[in-house]
Amino acid sequence: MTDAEKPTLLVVDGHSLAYRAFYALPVDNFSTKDGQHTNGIYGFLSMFVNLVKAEKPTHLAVAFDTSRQSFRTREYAEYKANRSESPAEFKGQIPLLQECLEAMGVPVLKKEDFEADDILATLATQGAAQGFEVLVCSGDRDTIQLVNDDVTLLYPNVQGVSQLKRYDTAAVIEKYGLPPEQYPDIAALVGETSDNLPGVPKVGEKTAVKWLTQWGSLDALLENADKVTGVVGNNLREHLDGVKRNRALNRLLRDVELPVGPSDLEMKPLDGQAVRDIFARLEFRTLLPRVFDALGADAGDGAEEARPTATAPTPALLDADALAAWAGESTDTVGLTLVLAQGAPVQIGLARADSAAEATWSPAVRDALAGWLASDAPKVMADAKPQVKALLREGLALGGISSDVILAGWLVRPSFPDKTLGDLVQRYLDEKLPEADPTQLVPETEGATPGQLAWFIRRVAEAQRAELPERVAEVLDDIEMPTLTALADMELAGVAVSHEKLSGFSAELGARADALARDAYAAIGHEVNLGSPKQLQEVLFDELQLPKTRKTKSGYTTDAAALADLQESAPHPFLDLLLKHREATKLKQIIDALDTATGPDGRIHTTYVQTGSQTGRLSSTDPNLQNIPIRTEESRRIRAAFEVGEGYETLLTADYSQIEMRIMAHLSGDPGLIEAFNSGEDLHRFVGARVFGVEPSEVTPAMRTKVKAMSYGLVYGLSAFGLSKQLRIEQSEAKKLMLEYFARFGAVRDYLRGSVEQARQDGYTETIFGRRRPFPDLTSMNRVLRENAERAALNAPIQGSAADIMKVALFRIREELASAGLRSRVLLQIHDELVVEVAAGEWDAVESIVRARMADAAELSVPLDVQIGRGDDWDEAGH
DNA sequence: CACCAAACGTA
DNA sequence: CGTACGTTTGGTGT
Repeated sequence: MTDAEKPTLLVVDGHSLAYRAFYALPVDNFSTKDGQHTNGIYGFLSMFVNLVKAEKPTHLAVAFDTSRQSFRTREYAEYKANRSESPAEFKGQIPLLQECLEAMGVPVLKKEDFEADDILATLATQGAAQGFEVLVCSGDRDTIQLVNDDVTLLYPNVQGVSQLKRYDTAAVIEKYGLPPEQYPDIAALVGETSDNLPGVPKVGEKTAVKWLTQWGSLDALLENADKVTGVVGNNLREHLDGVKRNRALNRLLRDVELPVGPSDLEMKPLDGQAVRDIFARLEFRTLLPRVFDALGADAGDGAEEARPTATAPTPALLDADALAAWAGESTDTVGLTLVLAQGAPVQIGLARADSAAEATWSPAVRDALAGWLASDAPKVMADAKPQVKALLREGLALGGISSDVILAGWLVRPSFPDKTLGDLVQRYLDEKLPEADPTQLVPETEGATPGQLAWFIRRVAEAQRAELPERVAEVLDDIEMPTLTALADMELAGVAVSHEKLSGFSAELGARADALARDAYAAIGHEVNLGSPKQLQEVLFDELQLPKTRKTKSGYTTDAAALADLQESAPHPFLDLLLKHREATKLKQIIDALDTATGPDGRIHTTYVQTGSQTGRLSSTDPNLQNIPIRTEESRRIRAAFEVGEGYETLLTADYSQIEMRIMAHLSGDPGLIEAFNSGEDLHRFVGARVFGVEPSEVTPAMRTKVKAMSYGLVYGLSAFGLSKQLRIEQSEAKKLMLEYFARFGAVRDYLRGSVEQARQDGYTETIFGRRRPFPDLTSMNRVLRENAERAALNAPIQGSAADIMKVALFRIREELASAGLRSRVLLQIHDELVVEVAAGEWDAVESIVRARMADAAELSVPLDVQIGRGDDWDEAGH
């Protein structure tokens, strides 16, 4: 076998190289937004990718230590005892790095009681014996002993991990003057401070090499130790045992029992989706194409890992009647897709298991298909809401939508919503949806036709169903699908706004902001962009020399809370003007956005993103109508611009009071909390009375504030630290408050603890209705990551159950309004509130429907209390 | 032009 | 060191 034909085995010490990267790269540049440090992972992978690309190994593996403990520490307790515990920020990165490698198809090896280098030694030895050319990459000098004609060491030089030095036999001899197998002898004599292995005093590399050359071997040297002259000779004789111990410990084991051998380590294809997922979590972007490149796959479309795409049937291009007949004779579920342009249908595609049909949209098609579309005949779609709306605009109802594959995909994985059909085809079918390249005028590849899209949708839906846990399927069928239709109605309806009110208020705020800006400039003697935190920092902390505030990534915060604090500790007229200016410009910005978003019909049509949260809540965009200000008197003038529309009589608002605390009472079964809700007493007064041991009538406003913060904080996983900050009280007092609270409402604490523990075991949380949210980080070694996951896991069932309940109420109200023949309609959903536009003469009927359906949307052990308000505008109707 | 951080609005 | 969101702005990097 010639060298050129030899397979190449690359074995890497993951631990030591990641550790070097950890210290070589600045943490600041390598952290995710939720605080996970990634510098070690990034640095390692970057080096690793370069290495693989340059060396093109045919076989490879990365080895890790399992812990600090190994057989060496058992034999010699002092071994590496001087090493400080590696920082938690580093340790937490190791499991994530291993996850990356596994996604990349790289075998990760570790073995209890052995160090990574022993694994390298074993594989290198086996590899060399089996005819491999072996490359060992490690940051530990002891691996020099592995070098021989078949084994080359790649060792990072001092700069970090960007440069690797190649040590073959010749290079080792050149550097140390002795062959590689004698390196451990040198090390034994010199000692290794980093491993806490003291050597012979005054003996350095030079002396060690001289002796070993002179005597030929360490054994010979030790036998003749009495013949060594001088002070160093005495030292050697006094440290014979230490040298022998060092030599024993620095010998790498070449016969560790491993589950795999070199030939099992053949390069495997990477799992493109898994790599994309984990890199997305770690917020690596530039690394992705490099990984795909080095490991021989294409990052762009993941085509390489896709199985050959099954051939879609060639759809029949039918006329209106033929298409209606085709649809009507379908007995099983039909895939359906409408291709839209500017919100109107232009093409329609239908598909069954082995055939597909399509048509260009036309009034004839519309009329011919109206009956089938409205019927209960089961249909599966992808991102149905815009299509439902398009049909509604055409005057068509759409019934029988049994699944929306995008929604179903989100229910399974709410954290990584697969946003397109293409994503789902990849994920569930492991195929590639044919897509035309939009950048090419004449695309090389043809996109799927509507009928073929429908065929893929149908197949994805089938695969999805098979994987959907029963309760999650119920959430899809019984909550999300009915909600989808309700949302389509609400978006189409929109909400009327008064342009006059908005523009008047905007002008007023604009003038005020200008005046405030002028005064602010006067207060500091020059102009500055008040909207630029960077420039503000210069003014506040350099020019005015005000005390530093809380740190941010790029300096010190200038947020409202910090400015208010500054105003107390170091008053300056500029601060107050800045705060007022912020407030005025913020309100103006919101108002102007609303004004711009108003359609020609004088109404704002938001878009509800049904897959917009990880908990089950909706989100609202373009514009977001779920964060319209309410807290200040002035901001309520914005709500006053949301009015009842023409042809309607009044607005009704309905909101759940304290729904999350009620869910907490239900889930925990806490008798005290349940009694609180059944007593009719004000919740916080009741809780305050229990916690402080007084009569409800004796609960002071301060006491009420405290227990209110505590109650709400519980839902979010609040700590004593957070509570003390929120209430501006001592941490000890906050701790005491929590203890008192839990002494009275112990089941709440038990529930919260238990639910996180359950989630840790299951890997996910569950709402009352069975909606799941996965939490892989609950078992993370990384504390920041784990504790973040714990708080989110605490909150998810509560927030999610509330979202479920509101969705149920929403679509039932819509259904009942319709079946009662009422014109009134739901316009907005703001998590625990609905806004309804009520037609003349329908108030009483509507109010009772809304009240009843919200109250009985779920059967809890406490009542669901609903507050109703009425008015000509949203402010008036609110309360 | 694309992306990020900071700030701030809601439940 | 309290959950869940979306939008705007300024600033920076491609």
